[in-house]
Amino acid sequence: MVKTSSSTEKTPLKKGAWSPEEDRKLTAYIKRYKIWNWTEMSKAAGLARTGKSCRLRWVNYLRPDIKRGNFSKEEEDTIITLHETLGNRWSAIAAKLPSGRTDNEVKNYWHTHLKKRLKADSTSSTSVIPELQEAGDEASWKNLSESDVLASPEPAKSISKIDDSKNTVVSPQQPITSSTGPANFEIGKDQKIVNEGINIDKTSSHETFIEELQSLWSQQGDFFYPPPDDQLIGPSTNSPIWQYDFYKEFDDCYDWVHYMDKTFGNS
DNA sequence: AAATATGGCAACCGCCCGTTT
DNA sequence: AAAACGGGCGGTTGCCATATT
Repeated sequence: MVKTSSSTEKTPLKKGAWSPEEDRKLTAYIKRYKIWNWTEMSKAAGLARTGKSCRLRWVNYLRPDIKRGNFSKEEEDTIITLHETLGNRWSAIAAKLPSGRTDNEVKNYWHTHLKKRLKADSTSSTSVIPELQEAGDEASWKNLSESDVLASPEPAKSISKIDDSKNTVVSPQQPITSSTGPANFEIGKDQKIVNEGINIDKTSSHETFIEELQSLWSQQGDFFYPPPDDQLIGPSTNSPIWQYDFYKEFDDCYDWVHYMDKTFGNS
């Protein structure tokens, strides 16, 4: 059972089936800190897994918005139709399904059911009775106790800092740079966060800082909040900037506030 | 009842691509 | 410019449950 000892020497990375404890750790970590870097998250959450393994587990199984249960006749037909035009592009097919299936599930379902159905197409007029479709792990996401979430370890200090040399804030949740943050967001050498002519003094009081930051990040002109997927969309790129639900209520952002407290010395 | 075959699916692997250093 | 890195994708494997012999 010797594994590669190429670069890192620490605990050997685990493979294979996920234990309930690992699931709980990953879910709790993501619930508290969101997704920012799979490799670092894995370490920070205390998981002896590769980032890829964590991502796979989350995307295909733990995510609260995935759907499980039997495929409906409509879903089957849609998959077959899409497969005619898209081929084995399972992620593209899954994305076009309204039901929230993962590409892995679509792929598995194709190989185990639909290939056969296509073969026996002429004779088969059997319809699959749609079962009640339940969200994948939504229950365990919602029911995760506060203590479980809070038990998720604190982020490493090394990733909770301002990197002045690179002009970025590196938060426990997600690196924020001039490209990922609001337009023209940057940390100036003059100890200010600058955005569209609005300066926030890093040395201002805690309350003032938070208020200004909140005001800055809620400007409708800079970006907006589309309801569908809880993501903050930039006006120019039309691509997600960061997850909206982390910022929509500062009550939820005690980690961020705590980080700001430590960073700016307002406690 | 035990042994073997088959099916279903979670998870891994290799490759690729875009971004960063 | 190129190496390194992170993440996404599709093919495939391997484990476990069920069916069949």
